[in-house]
Amino acid sequence: MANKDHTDPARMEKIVSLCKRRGFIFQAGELYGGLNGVWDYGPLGAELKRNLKDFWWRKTVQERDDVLGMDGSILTMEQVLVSSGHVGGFSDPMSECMLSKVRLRADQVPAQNGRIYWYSGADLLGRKIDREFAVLANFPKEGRNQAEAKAFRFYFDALSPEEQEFVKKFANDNEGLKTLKPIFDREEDVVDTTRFNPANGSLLSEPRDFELMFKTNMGATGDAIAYLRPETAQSIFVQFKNVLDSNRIKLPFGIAQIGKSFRNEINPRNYIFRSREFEQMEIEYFCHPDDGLRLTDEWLETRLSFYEEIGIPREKLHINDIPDGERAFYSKKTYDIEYEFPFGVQELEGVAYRTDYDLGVHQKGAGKPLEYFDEETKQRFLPHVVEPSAGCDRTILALICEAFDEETLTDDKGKEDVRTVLRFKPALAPVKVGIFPLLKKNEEQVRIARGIQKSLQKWMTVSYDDGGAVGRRYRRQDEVGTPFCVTVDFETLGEEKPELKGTVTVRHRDSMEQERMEISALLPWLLERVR
RNA sequence: GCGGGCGUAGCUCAGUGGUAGAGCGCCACCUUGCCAAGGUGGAUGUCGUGAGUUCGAAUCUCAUCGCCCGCUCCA
Repeated sequence: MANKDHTDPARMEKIVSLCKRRGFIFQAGELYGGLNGVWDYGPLGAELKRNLKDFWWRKTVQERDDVLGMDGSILTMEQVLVSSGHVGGFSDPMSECMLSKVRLRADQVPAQNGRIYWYSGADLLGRKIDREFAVLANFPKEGRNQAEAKAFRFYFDALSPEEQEFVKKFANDNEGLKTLKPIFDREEDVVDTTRFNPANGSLLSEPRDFELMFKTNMGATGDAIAYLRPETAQSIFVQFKNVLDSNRIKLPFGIAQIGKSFRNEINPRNYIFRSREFEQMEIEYFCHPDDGLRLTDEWLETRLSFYEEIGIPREKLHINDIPDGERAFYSKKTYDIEYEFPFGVQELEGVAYRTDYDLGVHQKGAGKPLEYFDEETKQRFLPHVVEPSAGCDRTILALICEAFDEETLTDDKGKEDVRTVLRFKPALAPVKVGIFPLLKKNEEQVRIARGIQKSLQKWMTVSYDDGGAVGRRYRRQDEVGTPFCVTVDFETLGEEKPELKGTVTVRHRDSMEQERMEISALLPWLLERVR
């Protein structure tokens, strides 16, 4: 049952389990204990992902006149990311408040004056807790008591739950005993210190750099540094001029790219939803400044229809119109497209109007003009850009979550049975058709089934299975979302009803219904349904 | 990164200091004329990893890795 807040952890657990059991998704390096925030796609996951990327490419590049594809490098020059603002701007040293655990940007802590009370540790009934702590008080006369109370809290928080219970018991007994005593070390007056949290006077931890990009070395000596790209977008901006010059294309037009990006996320969470290595499907759509806002709305609609086409219904999507003040400073309009995952409503894609920020910074950074000259209006200007940027792995997860279904069936005897089925759209399904001989001991059935496998394999992913009863094989295919199964049976051989010779049973995943079909009609029938 | 919870077979889990288990799944054979049938047999684990305590550790201690939840972060 889903909670009010749209979360359903039990459902999510079943999905994760199925994904591993049937080979959709594995944790990277699992054999060695696992690598945090990195995932591998198994055989079926790889098929599903390829289908999604192919479908996106077809809809975005192949079926449009105004979008061209490219495939940029992952290794990225430092200068590119300096211009874009990724280097420098987004690796601020952070300090953490030792009392409240709040994290502050070290360079934004205001300078303060006052008296510092240093504690070298604490005494828990003779046992020494050896951790330094300090409190800054702005009123030296009263400061020591306040400081001591805060120090007490700091050391209390550091205790194990059992020790905390123990200390609490004594405190409540009102015996005047302090079982936990901060050990006062020294006091000093300071001017302009930035090592203390202005909110509570607590000592801050040493500033730490939070490196949000992956850096690597290049060249024989390794002196040159490069970064793994944090987004696919930058290579598009950097190659904008080359694409424009090498293709006879006019504004407005877009450049699309699918590829890996890397962010050293502080805290990867929610299965493959937020990972450190992930794949993006991005479009940078360049246009005249006057058209930016209108095109942003148009792209939002285009993208929403895309999700509908791949099987994510509109009512499960939420559009978040990011208000003024919460958008990136360069963006004039941003929509987040969010999906109701079992762990909450989370972003699938952002459609952002980025103005001319990106081309602007690269034009300045590289010192080369990136302006566009419009022959008709004789205008020269820096194009604006609308960026629909989708997370490929997130969409995969949404597809699986949306497809996952547990259907309760009741047989003739009234016995209940749960059928697990992934209701993928056929175009996305990792396997399009399962092919079975009714009985694997029947050589003729096996021969024909193998022949069907061979003829269909050129066109689509198929799965041949002769293990166990046919009903079990149907259910195995249901569980990985195969939309159709073909069974070669005794009618195929024309044993009792000669008029059925050369026909097979086609079984539908969603309805479990069956129909008979000529073997020769299979390929066109399937091709019509699996694209 | 912080706090809490957890880690035993492919999956779900039982096992609180004394010979590692169950259900499901998987493999083989038999059986099987259309929706997880049945029978027989079988494989699978350094009990996340590494140290320590102990005569003896899945079990106790420490460290480490990973997962989940809450903060935090998310260009």
